[in-house]
Amino acid sequence: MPRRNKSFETTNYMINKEEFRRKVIVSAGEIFSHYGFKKTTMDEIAKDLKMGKSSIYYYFESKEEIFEAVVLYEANILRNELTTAIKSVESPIDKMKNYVFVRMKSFEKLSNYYNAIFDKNLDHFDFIENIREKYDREELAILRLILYHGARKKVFNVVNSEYTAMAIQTTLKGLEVPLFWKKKEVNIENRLRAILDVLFYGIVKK
Amino acid sequence: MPRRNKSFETTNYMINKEEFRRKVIVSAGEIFSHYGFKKTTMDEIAKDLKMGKSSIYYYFESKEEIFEAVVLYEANILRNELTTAIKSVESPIDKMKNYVFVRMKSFEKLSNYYNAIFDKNLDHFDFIENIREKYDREELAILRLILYHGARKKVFNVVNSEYTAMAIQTTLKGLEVPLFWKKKEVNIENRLRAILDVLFYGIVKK
DNA sequence: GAATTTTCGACCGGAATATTCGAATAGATT
DNA sequence: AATCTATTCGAATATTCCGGTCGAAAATTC
Repeated sequence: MPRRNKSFETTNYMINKEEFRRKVIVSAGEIFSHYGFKKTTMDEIAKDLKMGKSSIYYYFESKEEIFEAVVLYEANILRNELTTAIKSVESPIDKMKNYVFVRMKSFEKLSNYYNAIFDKNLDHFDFIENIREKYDREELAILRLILYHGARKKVFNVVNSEYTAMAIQTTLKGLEVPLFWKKKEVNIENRLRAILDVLFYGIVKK
Repeated sequence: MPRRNKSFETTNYMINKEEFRRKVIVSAGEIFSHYGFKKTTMDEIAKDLKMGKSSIYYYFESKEEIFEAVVLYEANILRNELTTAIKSVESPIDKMKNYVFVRMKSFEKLSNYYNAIFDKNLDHFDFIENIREKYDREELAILRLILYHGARKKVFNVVNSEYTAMAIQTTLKGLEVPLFWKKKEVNIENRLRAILDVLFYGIVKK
């Protein structure tokens, strides 16, 4: 029996297809994170999946599309981790602390996401610009929310939450730069603490 | 005045040449250790040295020769660290402990050496087989020496030092395998301790 | 057993990249 | 200064690599 309308039907094939796409994303993500986009070959990804590389093209159009999926995947992980991290505590100060720490700690684990955002060699990907903008906006919203709640609870003293949020975001990005260039150590911890201190000292109502 | 015999004269050039070779080895070693032999390009090495890549060929015949030099370099580091580690203590038990620990700890730092020995993709290098054999023999000699001294001091109870040394060496190699495949964690520490316990329990005179 | 989905090996063309070469420069020697 | 040697470099070459294609085989579903 021929299908009348493909888009309304779901076969077993399609289910497994999504499942397999996820597998590819995970495998590829690990390899990308180690070698970077350019130095990762389709053969390697295929080998990790125990397949011929041509099979992968049945699920993805190109290496680029795989990378895009990986970055999206990691971006979502980051978003989830951040939201749960700020939900897990009550006080605005802790929320802010958690947010900042989780964000910085994720840097190594989600290296594809951050590479996509920072690496100049990856500029030619259109989706990167989109993702960057989108997540910048989201981050700003979260920061503003934290600040807003802090202000409501009389813990923060914020005049303009939007600009304050932007300032914090800028600082966080500044922190990321050395992490991107020198993957190792750069004892971010201490700098983070210092920045948080400064941040709170200027923000917390006395 | 033309030189009569080159091999008897030393010019300033030659000194700097050796110096520069070392620089290349260090730079290349870092890049190799991150990306592996194949994925490291001459351009990258050259860039790290702030030179044109063709200049490197004035000091080394080929990328392969650089890699060989790197591996040799690291192998010597390992040898030195091991010998000083066993010299730094007196008791045979401590010597053995130090030897085993230092050897295992070096795995990450000297990844080129270990890659050369393990990586199947590097099989075609002739020098690897040589180096592997040579250092296996050296290691065996050291282990035998430790065992021998331990026996003299009535601390170890070894019937045949050669075979015992070989057994220990085999164990150590077995420990290396998971390190090679999964670069991270694999908490070797605990396994090491366990192995040392077993080793000493069977070896130490009661 | 027909239709559809999925896998795969062989192949292509262009890009990347190791290596060469000769010329230009810097440094040493007379 | 002039000459010779050592060193650097850019451009060219030759080769390998690698993303992607294609059609056919295998597996799965109907």
